[in-house]
Amino acid sequence: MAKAEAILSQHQLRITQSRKSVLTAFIENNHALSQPDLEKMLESDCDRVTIYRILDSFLDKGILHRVPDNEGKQKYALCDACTAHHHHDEHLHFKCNNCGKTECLDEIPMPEIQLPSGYQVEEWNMLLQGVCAECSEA
Amino acid sequence: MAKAEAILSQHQLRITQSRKSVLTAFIENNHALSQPDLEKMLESDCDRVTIYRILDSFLDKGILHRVPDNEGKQKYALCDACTAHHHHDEHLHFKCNNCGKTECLDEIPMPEIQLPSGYQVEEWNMLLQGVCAECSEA
DNA sequence: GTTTATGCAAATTCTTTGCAATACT
DNA sequence: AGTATTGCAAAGAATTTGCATAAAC
Repeated sequence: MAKAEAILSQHQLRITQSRKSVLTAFIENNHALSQPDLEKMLESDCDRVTIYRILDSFLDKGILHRVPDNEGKQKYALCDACTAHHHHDEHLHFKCNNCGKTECLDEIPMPEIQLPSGYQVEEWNMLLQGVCAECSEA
Repeated sequence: MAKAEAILSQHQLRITQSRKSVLTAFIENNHALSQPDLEKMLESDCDRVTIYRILDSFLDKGILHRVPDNEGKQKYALCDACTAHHHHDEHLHFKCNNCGKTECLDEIPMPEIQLPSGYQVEEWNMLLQGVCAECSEA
């Protein structure tokens, strides 16, 4: 919780109970979360609409980044190296087809890719799908 | 339209007006489409629900594949090399932050990636974002 | 005390399901 | 004729907006 408060004040955001709850949920889970996920986790802790607004403000400040998904789910994950002005989203996302969780594999370097001329790339996101380490053990 | 009929019969799907319209929309647009996109394009041509069901059956048969998106939009695109049993989704998707269109860059090879042990990868999708060739000209 | 964030109500959009009517082979 | 597909109605999620209240600084 202390970490959550630190992140909030670091980004000039007022420290509220709702924001701390949402941020703590991301800190304690190492996978991407959607608004519906958070709504279930936080239950009566804070209002449905508040969660949407908090997610927006966290995106704005660069605390979170959007995670690509192929099923139309809007997911978010903690940005370690992001700032408000530039998102360093150059990392891999692994989505498990068994448990449904998407995790960020920050430690794996993004491969080099040669695009046709005319394309200006601002963000790279890689979405791998299969069975995650946890699920393939069980 | 002839091409649409060929694809349908090739996949043992009955040739109906609705399916031809949906498939033609994909053939004529070289970018990923969502159900709401199609609903606007086809207007009174066919029912909202029918589009959902057609998209499902096309996914089933491997005519379409799901395209990753980071804004919670469920998008689909034509599969060139896909079959009903195996999706060859190993290609790049480029989403333009200006016009919002996502196109498949089939010709660019997917880079090799080394994952930690325990991860079994079944599908690879790369989502690049920036400004597309068309938008950077204008 | 001022500003910003929250909660509630309500509206809008996206998606799914059931069933009777219709179109395809 | 027989089966698969469609349209309509209706329900259920997900998301957005407006405004008064409450909390943070």
